[in-house]
Amino acid sequence: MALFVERGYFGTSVHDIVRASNVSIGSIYHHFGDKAGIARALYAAQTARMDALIAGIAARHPGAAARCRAIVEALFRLTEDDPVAMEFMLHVKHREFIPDEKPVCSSKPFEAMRRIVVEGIARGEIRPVDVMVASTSLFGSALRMITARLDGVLPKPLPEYLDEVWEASWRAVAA
Amino acid sequence: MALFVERGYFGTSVHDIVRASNVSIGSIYHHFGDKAGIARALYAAQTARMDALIAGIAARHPGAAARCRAIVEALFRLTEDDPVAMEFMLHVKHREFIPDEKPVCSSKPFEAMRRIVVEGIARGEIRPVDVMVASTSLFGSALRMITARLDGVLPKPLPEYLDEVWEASWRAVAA
DNA sequence: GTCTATATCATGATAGAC
DNA sequence: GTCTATCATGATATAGAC
Repeated sequence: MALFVERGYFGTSVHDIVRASNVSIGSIYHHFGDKAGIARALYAAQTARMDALIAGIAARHPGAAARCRAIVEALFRLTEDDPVAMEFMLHVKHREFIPDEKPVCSSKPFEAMRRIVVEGIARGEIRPVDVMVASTSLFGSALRMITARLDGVLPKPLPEYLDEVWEASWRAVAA
Repeated sequence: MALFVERGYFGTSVHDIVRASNVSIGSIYHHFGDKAGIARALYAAQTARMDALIAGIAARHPGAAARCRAIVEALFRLTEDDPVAMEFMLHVKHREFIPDEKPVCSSKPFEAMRRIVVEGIARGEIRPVDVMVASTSLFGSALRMITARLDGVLPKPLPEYLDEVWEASWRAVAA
């Protein structure tokens, strides 16, 4: 995953992975079938992890505001704790190894986030605007902050910006 | 540019470019030196174009609110008119062909956007929050909407979402 | 299941005629 | 400046011993 993040999918050779993992190329092909299989396995594991994260938050918090804030907080922490995983999810183009596409923002965790927004609108917590507009307004700032942090242009760790980011994001959509 | 966007920098071979452009490989190397030179030339032209766009808007509009709204509108129109150029700017990793990095969000057009935000804070138009937080709050939603549109998951053209997106974004930071 | 050795082909880049 | 032909390398993937 680190190699794919650092150098891209096509920029990483299977021999690079052999060197980095101390596993022979024969074993790798035995287990993953082809190069794309390696990336697919990583992607599946990562979306499952994110999905569990979101589902757990939805179960523990009532209401859209608390849930969305907890999601932003979790994403901020995850970025600091495992930046490679975060970058793999957000910035590696998985069209390169999953030919039948379907973009990240249509993956299960992102769908779960939108469901929370839909419920928030239905309950009158969130202003009745287009679901995508509400979702990007709630999470767009946080995702951009994450990108900035991964690019090394944010001086402080993300959690220190959490209160300001969340207050602004919530103002954008609060009913 | 279309090839780099479609298949990535490493996923595009110089021979692919030869086929798509009907120019010989000799001429290409004569003009651009190496493969990275082709991508660098595209990137330079594109940042210059974006920079001129932002500068023109800053010159024509007074105040942060009018300027930022005009920027979002211009980005939405540009995405519809030239999606390849927009995707090249936003989603192609130029670390792959510019080794000494410096991320997109540190490029001239993005810096110009942040300057507008700083002035807006100074004039009391925008709440006094961290500059990055204010910038991502103002433009993060729009950029996410652009990404969604480029990914083919938005049913309507971006300009139809402009009013809703802008109202939410401005609420987030308005003093 | 893991390994080494190898086959096959595409890639970035160059040479040199015109 | 443009072109064709070619090189050297490194890529994905396989074969087959253990």
